[in-house]
Amino acid sequence: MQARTVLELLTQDIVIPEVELKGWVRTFRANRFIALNDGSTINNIQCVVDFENFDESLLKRITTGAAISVKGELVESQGKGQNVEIQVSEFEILGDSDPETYPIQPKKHSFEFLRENAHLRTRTNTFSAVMRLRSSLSFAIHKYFNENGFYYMHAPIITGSDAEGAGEMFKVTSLDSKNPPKDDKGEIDYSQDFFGKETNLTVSGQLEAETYAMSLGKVYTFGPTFRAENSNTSRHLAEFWMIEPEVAFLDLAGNMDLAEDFMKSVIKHILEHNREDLEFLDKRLQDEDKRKPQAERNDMTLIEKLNFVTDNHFKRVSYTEAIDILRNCKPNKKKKFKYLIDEWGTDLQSEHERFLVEKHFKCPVILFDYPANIKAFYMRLNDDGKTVRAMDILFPGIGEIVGGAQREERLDILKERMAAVNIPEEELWWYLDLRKFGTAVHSGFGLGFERLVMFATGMSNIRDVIPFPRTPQNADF
RNA sequence: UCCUUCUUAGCUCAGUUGGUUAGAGCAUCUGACUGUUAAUCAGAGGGUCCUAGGUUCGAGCCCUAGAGAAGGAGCCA
Repeated sequence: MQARTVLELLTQDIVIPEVELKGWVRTFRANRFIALNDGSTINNIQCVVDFENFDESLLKRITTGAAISVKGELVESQGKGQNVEIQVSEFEILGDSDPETYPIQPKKHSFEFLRENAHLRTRTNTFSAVMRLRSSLSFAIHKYFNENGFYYMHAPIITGSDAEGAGEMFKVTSLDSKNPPKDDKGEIDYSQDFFGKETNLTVSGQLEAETYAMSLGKVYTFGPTFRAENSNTSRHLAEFWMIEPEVAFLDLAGNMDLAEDFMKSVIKHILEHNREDLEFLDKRLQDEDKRKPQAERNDMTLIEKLNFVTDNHFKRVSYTEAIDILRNCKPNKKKKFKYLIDEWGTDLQSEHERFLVEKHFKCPVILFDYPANIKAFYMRLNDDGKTVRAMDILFPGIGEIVGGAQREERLDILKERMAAVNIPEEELWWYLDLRKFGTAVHSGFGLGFERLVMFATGMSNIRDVIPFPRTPQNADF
């Protein structure tokens, strides 16, 4: 007899005379019914003990959170609410859980409280569902790229270049912080540091990925990235995971097609493979909505939102067109926007992005050809001299989820743009080499993995979609 | 970093105008019950009111400072 999982047993429709199962007790009702969960599925299996047959002191140890092993017969359930149950013939307490001190009680807990108990929070329905979805999305991403001829490239986590310009970086050093070596000018002498220079944790693997795209053709990174920004919001982490495909000989239009196909594919994957977890989260959100005033409720349920992405063509709109639409829209004319759209060249705020997606086009939107001065130096300058071939994908509810661009492949223009933002050429000599030797049109995009998990699970705080969130003033666990 | 709000039992929260012994629900414990669905019924225990000062005859409540949290903004992914 081999041990089974709850998932396997619940999908059985025949009686099995002898099964063994291990898991953690969720509840123990009426001294008879154990709701047992082993993480394999959102659902618990009901284990029925005839308490007359067991020692009372042993039954008392079946408490919420305890690890137990049960043996018995899988039978059709006599009660409603489940098809099958285990009629227990013997059980063993593997690990006790003191109910006086076990933090996860059979009751509703706030997400803030569970965040402080992040080591135990995946024993709840919501967090186990979220983390199974996170795993599934991660697999779907690798699957998509693998099936489409991409190579998985590992960008370095410690980086020697600080010119990526994507935000504050964490320093990496092995120098004695109390007594670092100083140079002639009295400044810290990093030539004596571990790497012989200043190093940081990466903020993006994109520039390194470009080097691999210019040899392997189609590559992607999927790894941790770090930002030392002091941003305290529900959408930012100091450590997060990013997906960055990069493709040689691909222009902006092809890049947009790739991003759309990719997003649809990974969301389709979870709709097909994680139905029960999604339905649980969907119901949770609907229950939450019922307690809110009408105006704050969601227009779409979670699963409707996911279908909305897979079923709709992503509308492509240039920045210039978007500005025209926004300038003439009702909320702008009636001054309902916090930031009014006045002239060409200003960056869009999340309220504008949400208006375009949710009110105007009513489908996912790809904005492209942004003003050069609000975008990064490596983006391909258009012939008009004032816009770059950048694109952002906007989703309902969360706004920007993907940001990408065709990269500047012309050496002279790239140098000009680096000079304009004061990036020394020596810093990125290897990046410039790509334009000296066999340069070619190429494109890519970046996707914050946790933002995708938020969208896919309907969770509203990014700290609740990563196992152990790192945020300012918090690096517990 | 800025703005707003919050910090009271294990958890979620009440706590009136500053006034006697700080309350409820859930959880826990004890007992009853035993085909329940986060079971039900009865009872019990459980408090450094975030911290440090201050005002006052008297502070959970008012004032000052600090710490932490949440939401929003900016930045972004």
